[in-house]
Amino acid sequence: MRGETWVDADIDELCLSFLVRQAWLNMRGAMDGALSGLGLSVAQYASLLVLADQPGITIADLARAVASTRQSANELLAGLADQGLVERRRHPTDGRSQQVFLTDAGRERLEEARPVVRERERELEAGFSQEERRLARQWLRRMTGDQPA
Amino acid sequence: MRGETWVDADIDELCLSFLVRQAWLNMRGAMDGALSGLGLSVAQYASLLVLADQPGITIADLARAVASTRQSANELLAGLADQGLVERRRHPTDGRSQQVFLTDAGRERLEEARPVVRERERELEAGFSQEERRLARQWLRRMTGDQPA
DNA sequence: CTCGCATTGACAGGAACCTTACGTTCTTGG
DNA sequence: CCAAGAACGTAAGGTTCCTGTCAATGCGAG
Repeated sequence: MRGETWVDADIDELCLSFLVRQAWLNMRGAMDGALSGLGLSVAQYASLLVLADQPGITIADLARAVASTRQSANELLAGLADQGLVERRRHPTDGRSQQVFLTDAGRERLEEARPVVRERERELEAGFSQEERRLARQWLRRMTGDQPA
Repeated sequence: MRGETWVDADIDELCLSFLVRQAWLNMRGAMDGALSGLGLSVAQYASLLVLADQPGITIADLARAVASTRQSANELLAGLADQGLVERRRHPTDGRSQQVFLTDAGRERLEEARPVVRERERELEAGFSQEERRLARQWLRRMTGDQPA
Protein backbone atom coordinates (compact mmCIF):
# COMPACT_ATOMS: atom_id res chain seq x y z
CA MET A 1 0.00 0.00 0.00
CA ARG A 2 2.61 2.47 -1.07
CA GLY A 3 1.06 3.54 -4.33
CA GLU A 4 -1.54 6.06 -5.31
CA THR A 5 -4.28 3.87 -4.01
CA TRP A 6 -4.15 0.90 -1.76
CA VAL A 7 -4.84 -1.60 -4.46
CA ASP A 8 -2.45 -4.06 -3.02
CA ALA A 9 -2.33 -7.76 -2.30
CA ASP A 10 -2.41 -7.36 1.43
CA ILE A 11 -5.29 -4.98 1.57
CA ASP A 12 -7.28 -6.98 -0.95
CA GLU A 13 -7.49 -9.68 1.64
CA LEU A 14 -8.58 -7.21 4.28
CA CYS A 15 -11.29 -5.54 2.26
CA LEU A 16 -11.99 -7.26 -1.01
CA SER A 17 -15.27 -5.38 -1.36
CA PHE A 18 -13.41 -2.14 -1.70
CA LEU A 19 -11.34 -3.53 -4.51
CA VAL A 20 -14.55 -4.35 -6.32
CA ARG A 21 -15.80 -0.83 -5.59
CA GLN A 22 -12.73 0.67 -7.11
CA ALA A 23 -13.02 -1.54 -10.14
CA TRP A 24 -16.62 -0.39 -10.57
CA LEU A 25 -15.75 3.28 -10.12
CA ASN A 26 -12.99 3.11 -12.70
CA MET A 27 -15.10 1.18 -15.17
CA ARG A 28 -17.96 3.59 -14.65
CA GLY A 29 -15.66 6.47 -15.38
CA ALA A 30 -14.39 4.78 -18.50
CA MET A 31 -17.86 3.89 -19.76
CA ASP A 32 -19.34 7.28 -18.91
CA GLY A 33 -16.47 8.84 -20.80
CA ALA A 34 -17.07 6.62 -23.78
CA LEU A 35 -20.83 7.20 -23.71
CA SER A 36 -20.81 10.91 -22.97
CA GLY A 37 -20.73 11.71 -26.67
CA LEU A 38 -24.01 9.84 -26.96
CA GLY A 39 -25.60 11.63 -24.03
CA LEU A 40 -25.82 8.47 -21.98
CA SER A 41 -24.52 7.33 -18.62
CA VAL A 42 -23.64 3.70 -18.07
CA ALA A 43 -26.74 3.30 -15.90
CA GLN A 44 -28.89 4.66 -18.71
CA TYR A 45 -27.18 2.40 -21.22
CA ALA A 46 -27.81 -0.61 -19.00
CA SER A 47 -31.45 0.30 -18.69
CA LEU A 48 -31.78 0.62 -22.45
CA LEU A 49 -30.36 -2.90 -22.71
CA VAL A 50 -32.95 -4.23 -20.31
CA LEU A 51 -35.73 -2.49 -22.18
CA ALA A 52 -34.51 -3.87 -25.49
CA ASP A 53 -34.54 -7.34 -24.03
CA GLN A 54 -37.84 -6.96 -22.19
CA PRO A 55 -40.12 -4.54 -24.00
CA GLY A 56 -43.02 -3.46 -21.82
CA ILE A 57 -41.30 -4.21 -18.54
CA THR A 58 -42.81 -2.30 -15.64
CA ILE A 59 -40.90 0.35 -13.74
CA ALA A 60 -40.79 -1.88 -10.69
CA ASP A 61 -39.41 -4.83 -12.66
CA LEU A 62 -36.82 -2.62 -14.32
CA ALA A 63 -35.74 -1.46 -10.88
CA ARG A 64 -35.36 -5.07 -9.81
CA ALA A 65 -33.51 -5.95 -13.01
CA VAL A 66 -30.85 -3.33 -12.31
CA ALA A 67 -30.77 -3.95 -8.55
CA SER A 68 -32.18 -0.54 -7.78
CA THR A 69 -35.33 1.02 -6.36
CA ARG A 70 -38.54 2.03 -8.08
CA GLN A 71 -37.83 5.66 -7.31
CA SER A 72 -34.37 5.59 -8.82
CA ALA A 73 -35.56 3.67 -11.84
CA ASN A 74 -38.38 6.10 -12.37
CA GLU A 75 -36.08 9.08 -12.15
CA LEU A 76 -33.67 7.53 -14.58
CA LEU A 77 -36.52 6.77 -16.94
CA ALA A 78 -37.68 10.37 -16.70
CA GLY A 79 -34.29 11.42 -18.01
CA LEU A 80 -34.48 8.93 -20.85
CA ALA A 81 -38.03 10.01 -21.65
CA ASP A 82 -36.85 13.63 -21.76
CA GLN A 83 -34.39 12.52 -24.44
CA GLY A 84 -37.22 10.78 -26.27
CA LEU A 85 -35.54 7.41 -25.90
CA VAL A 86 -38.31 5.67 -23.93
CA GLU A 87 -42.02 6.00 -23.45
CA ARG A 88 -44.22 4.94 -20.59
CA ARG A 89 -47.71 3.59 -21.23
CA ARG A 90 -50.49 2.63 -18.90
CA HIS A 91 -50.46 -1.08 -18.25
CA PRO A 92 -53.31 -2.81 -20.12
CA THR A 93 -54.38 -5.04 -17.23
CA ASP A 94 -52.78 -3.64 -14.09
CA GLY A 95 -54.11 -0.29 -12.93
CA ARG A 96 -51.14 0.27 -10.64
CA SER A 97 -48.32 0.05 -13.11
CA GLN A 98 -46.92 1.31 -16.37
CA GLN A 99 -45.10 -0.41 -19.17
CA VAL A 100 -41.91 1.05 -20.55
CA PHE A 101 -40.86 0.79 -24.16
CA LEU A 102 -37.91 1.90 -26.22
CA THR A 103 -38.74 4.43 -28.89
CA ASP A 104 -37.19 4.22 -32.34
CA ALA A 105 -34.74 6.88 -31.22
CA GLY A 106 -33.99 4.78 -28.17
CA ARG A 107 -33.24 1.72 -30.25
CA GLU A 108 -30.98 3.72 -32.54
CA ARG A 109 -29.13 5.24 -29.58
CA LEU A 110 -28.62 1.79 -28.15
CA GLU A 111 -27.24 0.46 -31.41
CA GLU A 112 -24.80 3.36 -31.51
CA ALA A 113 -23.74 2.77 -27.93
CA ARG A 114 -23.12 -0.98 -28.01
CA PRO A 115 -19.90 -0.99 -30.03
CA VAL A 116 -18.61 2.00 -28.06
CA VAL A 117 -19.03 0.22 -24.74
CA ARG A 118 -17.82 -3.11 -26.03
CA GLU A 119 -14.65 -1.55 -27.36
CA ARG A 120 -13.83 0.23 -24.13
CA GLU A 121 -14.43 -2.88 -22.06
CA ARG A 122 -12.35 -4.94 -24.45
CA GLU A 123 -9.51 -2.48 -24.01
CA LEU A 124 -9.77 -2.76 -20.24
CA GLU A 125 -9.54 -6.55 -20.48
CA ALA A 126 -6.74 -6.65 -23.01
CA GLY A 127 -4.31 -9.45 -22.29
CA PHE A 128 -6.67 -11.75 -20.44
CA SER A 129 -7.45 -15.07 -22.07
CA GLN A 130 -10.93 -16.27 -22.88
CA GLU A 131 -10.78 -18.68 -19.97
CA GLU A 132 -9.60 -15.98 -17.58
CA ARG A 133 -12.44 -13.72 -18.67
CA ARG A 134 -14.93 -16.50 -18.20
CA LEU A 135 -13.58 -17.14 -14.70
CA ALA A 136 -13.76 -13.46 -13.81
CA ARG A 137 -17.42 -13.32 -14.85
CA GLN A 138 -18.20 -16.44 -12.93
CA TRP A 139 -16.57 -14.96 -9.85
CA LEU A 140 -18.44 -11.67 -10.30
CA ARG A 141 -21.76 -13.41 -10.71
CA ARG A 142 -21.13 -15.18 -7.43
CA MET A 143 -20.41 -11.85 -5.81
CA THR A 144 -23.74 -10.49 -7.04
CA GLY A 145 -25.43 -13.08 -4.87
CA ASP A 146 -27.36 -14.46 -7.81
CA GLN A 147 -25.34 -17.65 -7.97
CA PRO A 148 -25.22 -19.58 -4.72
CA ALA A 149 -22.07 -21.22 -3.37
CA MET B 1 -32.08 -12.33 -18.81
CA ARG B 2 -35.12 -14.06 -17.50
CA GLY B 3 -34.24 -14.05 -13.87
CA GLU B 4 -34.62 -11.55 -11.08
CA THR B 5 -31.80 -9.49 -12.45
CA TRP B 6 -30.11 -9.56 -15.79
CA VAL B 7 -26.98 -11.21 -14.51
CA ASP B 8 -26.69 -13.30 -17.60
CA ALA B 9 -23.99 -14.36 -19.98
CA ASP B 10 -25.29 -12.36 -22.88
CA ILE B 11 -25.75 -9.12 -21.04
CA ASP B 12 -22.42 -9.46 -19.31
CA GLU B 13 -20.83 -9.01 -22.68
CA LEU B 14 -22.98 -5.99 -23.42
CA CYS B 15 -22.36 -4.20 -20.18
CA LEU B 16 -19.69 -5.82 -18.08
CA SER B 17 -19.39 -2.68 -15.98
CA PHE B 18 -22.87 -3.18 -14.68
CA LEU B 19 -22.06 -6.69 -13.59
CA VAL B 20 -19.20 -5.27 -11.56
CA ARG B 21 -21.58 -2.67 -10.13
CA GLN B 22 -23.98 -5.33 -9.01
CA ALA B 23 -21.19 -7.33 -7.47
CA TRP B 24 -20.11 -4.22 -5.56
CA LEU B 25 -23.64 -3.41 -4.42
CA ASN B 26 -24.21 -6.92 -3.14
CA MET B 27 -20.87 -7.09 -1.41
CA ARG B 28 -21.45 -3.68 0.12
CA GLY B 29 -24.77 -4.84 1.46
CA ALA B 30 -23.19 -7.97 2.89
CA MET B 31 -20.31 -6.09 4.50
CA ASP B 32 -22.51 -3.30 5.81
CA GLY B 33 -24.73 -5.92 7.33
CA ALA B 34 -21.78 -7.68 8.91
CA LEU B 35 -20.29 -4.42 10.19
CA SER B 36 -23.49 -2.76 11.36
CA GLY B 37 -23.13 -4.31 14.79
CA LEU B 38 -19.82 -2.47 15.07
CA GLY B 39 -21.26 0.83 13.93
CA LEU B 40 -19.17 0.87 10.77
CA SER B 41 -19.89 1.01 7.08
CA VAL B 42 -17.61 -0.70 4.62
CA ALA B 43 -16.29 2.69 3.52
CA GLN B 44 -15.45 3.56 7.11
CA TYR B 45 -13.79 0.20 7.62
CA ALA B 46 -11.69 0.69 4.52
CA SER B 47 -10.59 4.11 5.72
CA LEU B 48 -9.62 2.69 9.09
CA LEU B 49 -7.47 0.18 7.23
CA VAL B 50 -5.71 2.93 5.31
CA LEU B 51 -5.13 4.91 8.49
CA ALA B 52 -3.70 1.87 10.25
CA ASP B 53 -1.32 1.37 7.39
CA GLN B 54 -0.44 5.03 6.94
CA PRO B 55 -0.69 6.87 10.26
CA GLY B 56 -0.66 10.63 9.78
CA ILE B 57 -1.90 10.54 6.21
CA THR B 58 -3.49 13.80 5.11
CA ILE B 59 -7.14 14.10 4.25
CA ALA B 60 -6.30 14.68 0.61
CA ASP B 61 -4.07 11.60 0.46
CA LEU B 62 -6.70 9.49 2.18
CA ALA B 63 -9.19 10.65 -0.43
CA ARG B 64 -6.79 9.58 -3.16
CA ALA B 65 -6.11 6.27 -1.43
CA VAL B 66 -9.80 5.35 -1.51
CA ALA B 67 -10.45 6.84 -4.95
CA SER B 68 -12.68 9.55 -3.56
CA THR B 69 -12.75 13.31 -3.14
CA ARG B 70 -11.36 15.45 -0.35
CA GLN B 71 -14.84 16.51 0.57
CA SER B 72 -16.17 12.98 0.86
CA ALA B 73 -13.13 11.85 2.77
CA ASN B 74 -13.46 14.74 5.16
CA GLU B 75 -17.12 14.02 5.77
CA LEU B 76 -16.44 10.39 6.38
CA LEU B 77 -13.65 11.31 8.79
CA ALA B 78 -16.03 13.62 10.61
CA GLY B 79 -18.26 10.64 11.26
CA LEU B 80 -15.36 8.57 12.49
CA ALA B 81 -14.15 11.44 14.67
CA ASP B 82 -17.64 11.72 16.15
CA GLN B 83 -17.26 8.09 17.18
CA GLY B 84 -13.85 8.86 18.67
CA LEU B 85 -12.14 6.49 16.28
CA VAL B 86 -9.85 9.03 14.58
CA GLU B 87 -8.34 12.38 15.37
CA ARG B 88 -7.15 15.15 13.10
CA ARG B 89 -4.09 17.22 13.96
CA ARG B 90 -2.54 20.20 12.34
CA HIS B 91 0.27 19.19 10.01
CA PRO B 92 3.65 20.02 11.53
CA THR B 93 5.19 21.45 8.36
CA ASP B 94 2.34 22.15 5.97
CA GLY B 95 0.04 24.97 6.98
CA ARG B 96 -2.69 23.81 4.60
CA SER B 97 -3.23 20.31 5.73
CA GLN B 98 -4.03 18.04 8.62
CA GLN B 99 -2.79 14.64 9.60
CA VAL B 100 -5.22 11.93 10.56
CA PHE B 101 -4.53 9.26 13.14
CA LEU B 102 -6.38 6.30 14.56
CA THR B 103 -7.22 6.58 18.24
CA ASP B 104 -6.86 3.61 20.56
CA ALA B 105 -10.59 3.12 20.23
CA GLY B 106 -10.18 3.21 16.47
CA ARG B 107 -7.51 0.54 16.54
CA GLU B 108 -9.65 -1.66 18.76
CA ARG B 109 -12.68 -1.21 16.50
CA LEU B 110 -10.59 -2.16 13.52
CA GLU B 111 -9.31 -5.30 15.22
CA GLU B 112 -12.88 -6.28 15.99
CA ALA B 113 -13.98 -5.64 12.43
CA ARG B 114 -11.28 -7.51 10.54
CA PRO B 115 -12.40 -11.06 11.27
CA VAL B 116 -16.02 -10.10 10.70
CA VAL B 117 -15.31 -8.80 7.21
CA ARG B 118 -12.91 -11.58 6.34
CA GLU B 119 -15.44 -14.21 7.32
CA ARG B 120 -18.22 -12.69 5.23
CA GLU B 121 -15.97 -12.34 2.21
CA ARG B 122 -14.73 -15.89 2.63
CA GLU B 123 -18.33 -17.07 2.62
CA LEU B 124 -19.01 -15.18 -0.58
CA GLU B 125 -16.02 -16.83 -2.24
CA ALA B 126 -16.68 -20.31 -0.98
CA GLY B 127 -15.91 -22.91 -3.61
CA PHE B 128 -13.36 -20.95 -5.58
CA SER B 129 -9.81 -22.27 -5.56
CA GLN B 130 -6.79 -20.29 -4.48
CA GLU B 131 -5.80 -19.89 -8.12
CA GLU B 132 -9.26 -18.73 -9.13
CA ARG B 133 -9.27 -16.15 -6.35
CA ARG B 134 -5.85 -14.93 -7.39
CA LEU B 135 -7.05 -14.58 -10.95
CA ALA B 136 -10.17 -12.69 -9.91
CA ARG B 137 -8.08 -10.21 -7.93
CA GLN B 138 -5.69 -9.77 -10.81
CA TRP B 139 -8.62 -9.07 -13.10
CA LEU B 140 -10.16 -6.62 -10.64
CA ARG B 141 -6.90 -4.76 -10.19
CA ARG B 142 -6.74 -4.35 -13.93
CA MET B 143 -10.24 -2.96 -13.91
CA THR B 144 -9.26 -0.39 -11.29
CA GLY B 145 -6.89 1.11 -13.83
CA ASP B 146 -3.94 0.76 -11.48
CA GLN B 147 -2.43 -2.07 -13.45
CA PRO B 148 -1.86 -1.33 -17.14
CA ALA B 149 -2.56 -3.80 -19.93
C1' DC C 1 13.40 37.21 -3.87
C1' DT C 2 9.13 37.19 -6.75
C1' DC C 3 5.35 35.51 -8.99
C1' DG C 4 2.54 32.17 -11.37
C1' DC C 5 0.72 27.95 -10.55
C1' DA C 6 -0.64 24.02 -7.64
C1' DT C 7 -2.50 22.13 -3.41
C1' DT C 8 -5.00 22.22 0.96
C1' DG C 9 -9.40 21.84 3.88
C1' DA C 10 -13.75 23.87 3.97
C1' DC C 11 -18.15 26.01 2.02
C1' DA C 12 -22.02 25.82 -1.12
C1' DG C 13 -24.87 23.63 -4.12
C1' DG C 14 -26.20 19.66 -6.93
C1' DA C 15 -26.66 14.67 -8.55
C1' DA C 16 -27.85 10.10 -7.80
C1' DC C 17 -29.10 7.19 -5.00
C1' DC C 18 -31.80 5.68 -0.80
C1' DT C 19 -36.00 5.03 2.79
C1' DT C 20 -40.55 6.09 4.36
C1' DA C 21 -45.11 6.99 3.38
C1' DC C 22 -49.30 7.53 0.60
C1' DG C 23 -53.60 6.45 -2.16
C1' DT C 24 -54.87 3.20 -5.50
C1' DT C 25 -55.07 -1.31 -7.28
C1' DC C 26 -54.34 -6.21 -7.09
C1' DT C 27 -54.10 -10.90 -4.89
C1' DT C 28 -55.57 -14.54 -2.20
C1' DG C 29 -57.34 -17.22 1.67
C1' DG C 30 -61.46 -17.92 4.15
C1' DC D 1 -67.76 -12.16 -1.84
C1' DC D 2 -64.76 -9.83 1.53
C1' DA D 3 -60.96 -8.26 3.99
C1' DA D 4 -56.10 -8.35 5.00
C1' DG D 5 -51.96 -7.87 3.00
C1' DA D 6 -48.98 -6.91 -0.98
C1' DA D 7 -47.57 -4.21 -4.94
C1' DC D 8 -47.72 -0.11 -7.83
C1' DG D 9 -45.94 4.74 -9.10
C1' DT D 10 -45.21 8.91 -6.84
C1' DA D 11 -44.09 12.51 -3.15
C1' DA D 12 -41.15 13.91 0.53
C1' DG D 13 -37.14 13.86 2.92
C1' DG D 14 -32.46 12.07 3.76
C1' DT D 15 -27.68 10.22 2.69
C1' DT D 16 -23.57 9.88 0.28
C1' DC D 17 -21.31 11.09 -3.09
C1' DC D 18 -19.87 14.75 -6.50
C1' DT D 19 -18.23 19.57 -8.70
C1' DG D 20 -17.05 24.35 -8.35
C1' DT D 21 -15.20 27.83 -5.53
C1' DC D 22 -12.56 30.12 -1.90
C1' DA D 23 -8.64 31.90 1.05
C1' DA D 24 -4.44 30.31 2.69
C1' DT D 25 -0.28 27.93 1.96
C1' DG D 26 3.35 25.69 -0.66
C1' DC D 27 6.42 24.94 -4.80
C1' DG D 28 9.58 26.00 -8.25
C1' DA D 29 11.41 28.60 -12.16
C1' DG D 30 13.44 32.83 -13.32
